[in-house]
Amino acid sequence: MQFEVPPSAARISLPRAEPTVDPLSCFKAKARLGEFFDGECEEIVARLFDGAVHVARGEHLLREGDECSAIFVLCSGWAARYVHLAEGGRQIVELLLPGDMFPVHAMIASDMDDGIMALNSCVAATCSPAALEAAVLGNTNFTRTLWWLTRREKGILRAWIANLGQLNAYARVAHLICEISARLAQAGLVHDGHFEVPLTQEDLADANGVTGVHANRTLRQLSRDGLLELRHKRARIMDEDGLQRAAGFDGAYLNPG
Amino acid sequence: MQFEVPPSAARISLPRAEPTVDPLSCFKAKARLGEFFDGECEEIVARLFDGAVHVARGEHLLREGDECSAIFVLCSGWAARYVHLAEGGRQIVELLLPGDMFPVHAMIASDMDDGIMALNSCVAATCSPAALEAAVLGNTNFTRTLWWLTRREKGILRAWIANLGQLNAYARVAHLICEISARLAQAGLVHDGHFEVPLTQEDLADANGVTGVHANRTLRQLSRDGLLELRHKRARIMDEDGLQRAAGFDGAYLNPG
DNA sequence: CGTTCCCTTGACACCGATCAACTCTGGTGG
DNA sequence: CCACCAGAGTTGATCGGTGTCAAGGGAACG
Repeated sequence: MQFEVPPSAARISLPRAEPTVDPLSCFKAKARLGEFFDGECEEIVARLFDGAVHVARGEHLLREGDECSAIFVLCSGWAARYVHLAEGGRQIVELLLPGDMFPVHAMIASDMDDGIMALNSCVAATCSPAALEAAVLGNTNFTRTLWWLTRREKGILRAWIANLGQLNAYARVAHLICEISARLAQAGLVHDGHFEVPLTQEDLADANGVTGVHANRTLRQLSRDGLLELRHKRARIMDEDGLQRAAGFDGAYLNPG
Repeated sequence: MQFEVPPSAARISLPRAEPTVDPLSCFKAKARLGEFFDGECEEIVARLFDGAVHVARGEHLLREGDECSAIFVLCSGWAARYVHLAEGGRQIVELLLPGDMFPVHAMIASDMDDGIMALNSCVAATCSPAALEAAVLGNTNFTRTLWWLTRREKGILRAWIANLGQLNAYARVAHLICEISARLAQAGLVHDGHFEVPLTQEDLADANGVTGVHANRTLRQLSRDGLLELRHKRARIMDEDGLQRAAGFDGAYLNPG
């Protein structure tokens, strides 16, 4: 598998203490949390994802309505699945972090109902939908792994619904940061309590259903309260307990049993 | 398959013009919208779901934390997957209508991360997780059908996120009614533009992330605007075009290609 | 060194929460 | 059949959280 990682992307998103060699290592780290991802599955994934793409911030990996001809695994960088509303609002409905595979359902149906856009410079491994389906149908534990990952994703979607419906802006932002931190940790991307957050405040706002202005005020308040520092695209959680309490965060949904 | 449908549930939720004989007919109607649900799949489902339960309004089908020992298909009645927040709020994260199968992921992992409660008198067919998994692994088109249904569910979850994040209460309520109407139509439960909505205004509020009081005001406004009548647990859409416009509704996500 | 995003802050308006009645409906028991 | 009662629906008054508009400052990049 020939695989160019542009130096800029590697610098931004890969852990710096011990640079990752295997571009799929984040995916494997997450998949291993389920109990079905064995050595055979690792080989399958490594064999399947033999392509690679590089996408700059603001560019689409997939556009709404696209015939979707590839399935991706993010190796570095972040992306967002979003929908545009008639009145001009944008809602981020899913945050895609290193190690995430999408859109898995292209296996059986290729239309994209919403777009996926790079939030910073991304590198993604690719495979064809048909190849993935064949692999799934051919290996029971790989099937179970994908079901497990799907279940996890649905848990994340439901948690977002609960947040948007019940929490105020302060708690919503806090909750999203808690989730990001936990997910990055599962992918092995948190070091010394610091991690990269390549989101603009506008991105953060669009994920939480608030305006950019209010996202800013909320972040300042979180900082004044000694819970969280988020500057220059790097985050540091000052008081993990306090932040989780403010958010009502319980990470169980990120590692379902 | 011996199968008692209590008369009360049948009266409330089954179409009255032509009472449904097959308790799984709603499920089959939905599953056939995907392109993989063939005659063999129908037989598999009929064979698998050989149990039945009856649950009264307010009772749980599954409790948060339950070891989940059965998978359900709602034959009549509605249920809701919800989460309780620390401060006492309740958010409905998924509305389960006749024909819906849940929790599919009990196939591979049996812990429930949130509860499922009957919204009115429900009848559900049941099968064991192990039996469902065996059937999935044994039939390719059945596998694809479940993936298709899962994709549809994720589309519904994402649409809820977009609504909660970007729309005001008026549009949110309108959107949920549009979605309910479309889903019931797919299950064959809309007759002459009328359909049963066994939700209290409080239920509707908890699904839309507003208070009961405000859900009431919104419904009155929708009625004054000539878009929707919702009284005595029955809904009638007066102006479908107007309602969809107010909601920014596009039903494509309910029948993904 | 200039341009372009992005971040930051203030003033004001409005949507929806909250609190507090009151009414209507359906079900239960006398 | 009627009386009662609990739950659900309805409405008004007030308050707070967020949106909106506007302006200026700072950081990144060519």
